Amino acid sequence: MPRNATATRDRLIKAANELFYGDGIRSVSMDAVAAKAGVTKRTLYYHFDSKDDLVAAYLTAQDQPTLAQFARWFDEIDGPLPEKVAGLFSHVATATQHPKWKGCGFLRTAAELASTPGHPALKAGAAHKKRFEAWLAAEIAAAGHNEAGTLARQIVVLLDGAVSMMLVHRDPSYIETAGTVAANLVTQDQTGGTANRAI
Amino acid sequence: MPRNATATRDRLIKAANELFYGDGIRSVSMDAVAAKAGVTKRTLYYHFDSKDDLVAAYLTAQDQPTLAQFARWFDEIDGPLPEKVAGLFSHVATATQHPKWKGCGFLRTAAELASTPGHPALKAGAAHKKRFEAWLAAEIAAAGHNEAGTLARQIVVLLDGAVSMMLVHRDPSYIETAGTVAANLVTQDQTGGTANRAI
DNA sequence: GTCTATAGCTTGATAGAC
DNA sequence: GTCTATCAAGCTATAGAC
Repeated sequence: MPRNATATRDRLIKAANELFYGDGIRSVSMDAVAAKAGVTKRTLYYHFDSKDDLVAAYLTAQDQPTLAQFARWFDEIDGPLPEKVAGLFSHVATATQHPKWKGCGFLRTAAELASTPGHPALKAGAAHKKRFEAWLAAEIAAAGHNEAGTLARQIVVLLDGAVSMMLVHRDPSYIETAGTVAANLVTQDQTGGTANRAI
Repeated sequence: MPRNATATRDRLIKAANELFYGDGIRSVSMDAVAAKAGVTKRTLYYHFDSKDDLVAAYLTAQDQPTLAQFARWFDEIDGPLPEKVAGLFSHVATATQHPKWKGCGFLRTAAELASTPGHPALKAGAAHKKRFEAWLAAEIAAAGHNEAGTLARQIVVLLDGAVSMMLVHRDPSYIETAGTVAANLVTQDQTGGTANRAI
């Protein structure tokens, strides 16, 4: 049993992640999170002021690992930009096959907490989605496209739509459909699509 | 106070709709639904076996009105198919400006109940989304396109993605972006885009 | 920092009268 | 079909000891 505050906090966030992502926010009790982390509820409330605070910490902790995962997928794929974009959707399609997959945690939290506009977890989720869009725009710009911002926005709409439809129908063909459209948008963008990023 | 069973049941579903859509499923109690409908909880449990049963009835009741609303919007718009599709997104963008708008009730329910796979409300939501896609495919086919099924699927992904991003960022420009992409997909589909639906 | 114990309230669902 | 009354369990959060 670690007596280190940071280690305990990390275990609490890890437990919160597994439970909140797995079962949803409101259906998971603070008792359950504390029990999963192996501490009492009093310790949980020592590290987090409230459940809302814990939910925000859980989503914030998912931000960087999620971005890193997408960046890894993107780097893995060889070939021109349209293929890299299509490959991103293929990787997502594969990930959704995992038995524990239950949609995008950021989108699901936005859906469940839609009635509490100022909630800190909603701000964390929106910030993550903006960071993802900005990362994608930077990758597209680096590949020599002038309309990188527009393309990135179109692609995130397709990606989040595909993930939403996958959650509803459990049919990965929606993701393939979206990936094809996204790749075509990149191909059709002729403002700089054929330019070389080198001097 | 109506003593008619159907009228009471309708009032209960109306109350459930306002509360479940407004605040989410798990944060609304059966007490709250009964109180909003002006009956006691015992009466609510006379009409519905359980909360899950009520949630499914709420979503099922939204199916036809939602489809009818989209069909009305679609009919209102004059012009060729790409303009009708773009206009559909514009109507959605306007609807999301309403202060009570809190995303797509079907998607939000799918998100909140993602941990209970066989839930009857999830089946009702998936059936609604399938019906919407089928309606759109039929409209596209009626306009003379051969790839109506593919186009409809691409458009629903864009529409649900746009609505999801609107819920996260509260920025209607995502819907306009998606509408432009959708209209371009219809325009680019040359398999029958210029054919006349008449003999 | 972590514990035991509990306050104070709300929940989904039911018993039984009329 | 609708009522009053209530159960047993769950909830978020806190008091106070060590």
